[in-house]
Amino acid sequence: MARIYNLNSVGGEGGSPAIDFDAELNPQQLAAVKAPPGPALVIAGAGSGKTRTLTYRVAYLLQNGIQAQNILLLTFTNKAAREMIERVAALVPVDTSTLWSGTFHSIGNRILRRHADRLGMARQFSIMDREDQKELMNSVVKDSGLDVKALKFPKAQLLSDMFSMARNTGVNLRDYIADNYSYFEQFSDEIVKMRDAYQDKKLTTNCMDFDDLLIKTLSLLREHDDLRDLYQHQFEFVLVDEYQDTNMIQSDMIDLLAGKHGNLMVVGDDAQSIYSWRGADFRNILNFPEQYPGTNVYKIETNYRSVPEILTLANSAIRSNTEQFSKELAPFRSDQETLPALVMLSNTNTQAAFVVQRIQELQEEGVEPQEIAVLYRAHYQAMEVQMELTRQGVDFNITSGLRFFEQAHVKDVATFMKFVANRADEVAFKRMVRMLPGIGDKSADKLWMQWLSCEGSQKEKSDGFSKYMLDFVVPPKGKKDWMQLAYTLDELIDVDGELQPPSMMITSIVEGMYADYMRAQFSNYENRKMDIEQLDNFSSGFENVEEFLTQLSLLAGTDTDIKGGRQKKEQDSNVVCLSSVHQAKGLEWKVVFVIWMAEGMFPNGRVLEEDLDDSGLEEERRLFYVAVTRAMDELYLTYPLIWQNAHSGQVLQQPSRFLDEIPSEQMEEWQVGSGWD
DNA sequence: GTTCGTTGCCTTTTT
DNA sequence: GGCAACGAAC
Repeated sequence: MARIYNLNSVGGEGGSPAIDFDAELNPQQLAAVKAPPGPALVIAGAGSGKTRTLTYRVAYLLQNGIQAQNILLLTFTNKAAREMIERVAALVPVDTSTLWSGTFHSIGNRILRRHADRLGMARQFSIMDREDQKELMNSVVKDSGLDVKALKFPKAQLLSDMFSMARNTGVNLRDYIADNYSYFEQFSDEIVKMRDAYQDKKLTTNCMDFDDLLIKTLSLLREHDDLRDLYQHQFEFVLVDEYQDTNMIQSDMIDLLAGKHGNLMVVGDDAQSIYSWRGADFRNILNFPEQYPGTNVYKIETNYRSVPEILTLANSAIRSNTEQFSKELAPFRSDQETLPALVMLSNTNTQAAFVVQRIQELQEEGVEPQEIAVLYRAHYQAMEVQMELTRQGVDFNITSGLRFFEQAHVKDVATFMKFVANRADEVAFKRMVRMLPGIGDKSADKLWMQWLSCEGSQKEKSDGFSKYMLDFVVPPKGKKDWMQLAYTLDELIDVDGELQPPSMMITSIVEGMYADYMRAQFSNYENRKMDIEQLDNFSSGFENVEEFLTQLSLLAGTDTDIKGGRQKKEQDSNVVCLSSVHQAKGLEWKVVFVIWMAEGMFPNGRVLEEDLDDSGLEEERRLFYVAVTRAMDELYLTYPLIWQNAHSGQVLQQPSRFLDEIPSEQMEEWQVGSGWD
């Protein structure tokens, strides 16, 4: 170990005020915060101050003379990283901006952009989201000439999911197909060919998908000794949040980055592992002590969040799971008079009516709106509650399935910028030209071919677009708009061929083309226009387009991330929250409603169908555990008896098996009278 | 030959 | 509300 690390001298030097760790942390947290160098595993139950522990750990390191740039803090969302750093900055008077923190993907991106030359890639690679990936995959399948319809060949989305899962778990693609998609095994050869073609196409179009950001970082560091030394030397302390949700690639990345100093602290809760469907393996956390001999294990089993009644229920909820560190959370708070409520409603509308009426009553009792959340397994289950809230005039904030950036109009505007920044971006080009009238799939293909065969498409070119594009053969109906497009693109670069700053680009795009398109295309033109203005605001913080586009793709992307003007943020934070359980991870509210507690909904029916070893069921159970442990004071579990389904009519619902697993004396059954109908 | 609106079917979770 | 398949219109 290169650095002298003094465990006992805390702060005080150079006039910086000391943090009184002993007063601000409980003994369990304190032990973890003051952990000696070397590997450390912090098993922290729900509501036990995981974030607090990590935050103080970073502050502690900084106070002990560790330089900010020598600390790497890995999280699963940008929001988590940001909030932690803000709190650290409030604790220690040290410049925290040089600290390396963020999601695995953003750290990977940062390293890759620095050394893109080593990969033989242009630095301006585009980052593809799920939709872009699917588009690219579609064009790969089409190029292959395979008669996919006749063969019943897997669809583009499924192909990308298969490739991603195989990569993230380190499994050979053929084996993966055999094990999980035996009915596609006959296509193994074609699927492998498709995978290779997809990889090639990403190279020629200068694009990376999310997985590439991790995998290419890993191979970059594995293949280049000097770079590996550089980062391994730099990161004296590596801290990882939500370690139970890491997959193989991510844990490899951690192992490599912490490889020299070995000062690796991982924090997590095996009972809250809910991402196995994207390759996360909670055995990473179970096996950590074996993988790192000499690991100090810290268990934080006191729950500071919830009242004992809720905690008792949570402990019951998770008890049926077999694979976990045994741990029983002990409450810190004292008993209340009330039990969590179990509420059966006659149908989905009465369920919504109940939730909303109860929310209104709570507000009358003095509960602030932002202290209330409605959680559900899948986004579509929020629909009735959403409508009822609107009817009753209750403001709410919803973490929708679509993030801000994924909304069509926001992506449309960004597409112009993507193409100008990366002239090889086929997906961006085609999306862009398809906005023009009379141009569909076929014409977009032809135009792309023309673009490829003209000089303007060469990567290093930086001259205007119209000088090439005006000569293209274009369907008559789109002729006028095509010219307009060419001139608009010209405006996105200056006389020297340099890219304009993002904000100027957005103005040119909207004024040149997109405002007209939006007006013709969307009924809610005004709303969308405002979104674009928000995008413009957000972009003004960036000087170069590449940085701006990267942030857009990598942002966790809840509305507040981008619509982050101060006013908007305050407004948003003062309303009821609707969220999927996944997106609620790490958050807490005084009052939580978990709706749709019906068999087939939660646990999800599709998971159960293909669940041979109960691992799927166990993950659903952990998800339920995450849901109930979000609540501090009051918890409502509701389910509708009848689901009015648009297609199959009225479907009778069974209460979720998770409800059966909770002893009845731990809940109070509410009888909701006919007044609700 | 291509675009584009209509109809019918089904709805997991996300960096 | 999204996606694929179908068929009318250009």
